[in-house]
Amino acid sequence: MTLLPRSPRLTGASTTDRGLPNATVARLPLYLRALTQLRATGSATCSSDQLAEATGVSSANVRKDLSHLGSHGTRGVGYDVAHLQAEIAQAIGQTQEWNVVLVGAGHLGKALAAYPGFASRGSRIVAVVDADPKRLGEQVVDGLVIESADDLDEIVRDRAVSIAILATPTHAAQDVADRLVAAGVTSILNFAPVALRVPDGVDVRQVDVAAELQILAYHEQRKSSPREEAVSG
Amino acid sequence: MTLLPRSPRLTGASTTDRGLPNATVARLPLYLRALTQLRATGSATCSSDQLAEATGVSSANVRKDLSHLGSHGTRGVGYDVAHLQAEIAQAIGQTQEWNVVLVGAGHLGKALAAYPGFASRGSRIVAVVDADPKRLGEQVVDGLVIESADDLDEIVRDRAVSIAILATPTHAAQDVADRLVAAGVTSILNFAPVALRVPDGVDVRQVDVAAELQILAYHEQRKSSPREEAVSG
DNA sequence: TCGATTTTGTGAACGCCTTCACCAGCTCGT
DNA sequence: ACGAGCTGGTGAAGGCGTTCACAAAATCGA
Ligand SMILES: NC(=O)c1ccc[n+]([C@@H]2O[C@H](COP(=O)([O-])OP(=O)(O)OC[C@H]3O[C@@H](n4cnc5c(N)ncnc54)[C@H](O)[C@@H]3O)[C@@H](O)[C@H]2O)c1
Ligand SMILES: NC(=O)c1ccc[n+]([C@@H]2O[C@H](COP(=O)([O-])OP(=O)(O)OC[C@H]3O[C@@H](n4cnc5c(N)ncnc54)[C@H](O)[C@@H]3O)[C@@H](O)[C@H]2O)c1
Repeated sequence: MTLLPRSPRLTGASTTDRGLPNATVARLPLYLRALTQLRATGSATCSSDQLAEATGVSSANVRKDLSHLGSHGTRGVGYDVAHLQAEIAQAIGQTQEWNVVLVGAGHLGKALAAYPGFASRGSRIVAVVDADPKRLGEQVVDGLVIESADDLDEIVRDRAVSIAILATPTHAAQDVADRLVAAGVTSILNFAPVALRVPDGVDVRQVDVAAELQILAYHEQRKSSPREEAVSG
Repeated sequence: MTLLPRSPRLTGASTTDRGLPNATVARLPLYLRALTQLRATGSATCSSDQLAEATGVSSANVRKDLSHLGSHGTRGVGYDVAHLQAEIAQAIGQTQEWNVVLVGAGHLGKALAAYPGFASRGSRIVAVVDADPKRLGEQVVDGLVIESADDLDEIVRDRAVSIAILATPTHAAQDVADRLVAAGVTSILNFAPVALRVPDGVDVRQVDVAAELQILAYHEQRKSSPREEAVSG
């Protein structure tokens, strides 16, 4: 499989085969977001410093990232906001909309289905499926009604879905992933805290909220005990 | 500030000052999860290969990570599951429970409040606050009632909160972060798609779900066009 | 026209992290 | 008691990614 390194996690393989460096790809959405905001404020151009400010990335890093797309800035001036926005959009495939199927309409799934932030950033949830027969037909949001998990195959095929969001309970996640892959899905955003096994060519990105808190907790612990040296005996 | 590199994002500073390498810290929660499962199955010991299998990390990487905690394995046998679990728990501060305040009880906030995965992994949401006066007093889950955002100061102080989950609309995020920091919070898990500005010593981890999908979309695009070489002219 | 100023693009250096390769130490069968 | 077979620990090497530093290029005012 091709578990994309969302953290310093797994698969060192960067700079995938003639493509952009992975680290750069992960930041392009941030630049795009910043550019959209800048454009709304009426700015025609922006400097790497401004982008750095808006994204939290260092300005040197911004320039390096953008240079991978080709040289689109003007020395002494900066980048043309609209042009750069279009450039990045094309690079990360935001010129088309990506159809997404959401599996699992529980607490988290319903929140995700209601999230307008996907549509404004290139993804569209075209189906919500759940295994619970009692929930079939329930409307989760305008235009989206819960469908049967048995119809996954058909949904994926007929609606040109290539990306899935997995929000089922942990114990069902691997089975759902297998079925998604069988149906033709080649990218999965997984919220269930398990390492999915998927074949080569299928990308998985993992969001583990509890783990994020644990990482913060580690640093909190270190803040509390500034000097551990004289401990124990 | 100290934006922790959740991705290859920001601040190269790894191996923080005598501590564990950042990349290792990010994986310890995975090992802990795997060990808990292994223990439930009755396994007394496990090999680095088993942990690799369960977490998706390479076995060499597992051994390197665990070696940073000291040598706790036995050659020819593996690691003692219970012992290693305790060891990791101590390393990442899971011997105590961390009190967390959740800010913003909207779609996402309610899902997070209902999530049992925090409690089982060392964090406890001790308060849910929202700015909407109409929602005050509403019970989001057993034992948690929505409180006023005006009481943040008091809540953070009285309940020994050091970690916050930020789930407000984007436009309110920076203001909320400022108030959290002023109240004494030193770690923030931010779901709003903005780069927060916080002072030094405050850690921020960012979860940007839409960006995750955009990253997947980038790779999808590349899958569709295997050879871009003969394009355009 | 020229010089001061701004800001990009980029080679080089540096550091972190992963992987490799292999030795050391443990168990178990004989 | 010993050799075969596992399995962890760990130095070395290599790969990515970030930061540094500066030349190149554009604008602007005088
Ligand atoms: N709730 C959160 O805030 C949160 C946070 C982080 C991670 N997660 C993870 O996200 C996942 C979902 O969490 P949740 O709180 O929404 O759980 P939930 O129990 O509220 O919802 C799960 C939904 O999945 C459906 N489901 C079960 N098996 C299915 C199958 N085989 N196919 C399709 N649908 C199926 C159930 O009917 C249910 O509606 C879990 O793995 C959880 O660990 C949740
Ligand atoms: N819904 C999702 O699945 C999802 C996914 C990814 C990211 N996000 C992000 O998470 C955040 C919350 O999303 P949501 O869908 O829950 O939004 P929402 O509008 O449903 O909920 C936001 C809540 O925050 C409260 N709020 C507003 N200002 C506040 C303040 N100053 N202090 C305290 N509370 C305040 C509101 O009253 C509301 O209850 C947003 O930034 C969104 O971009 C949401």
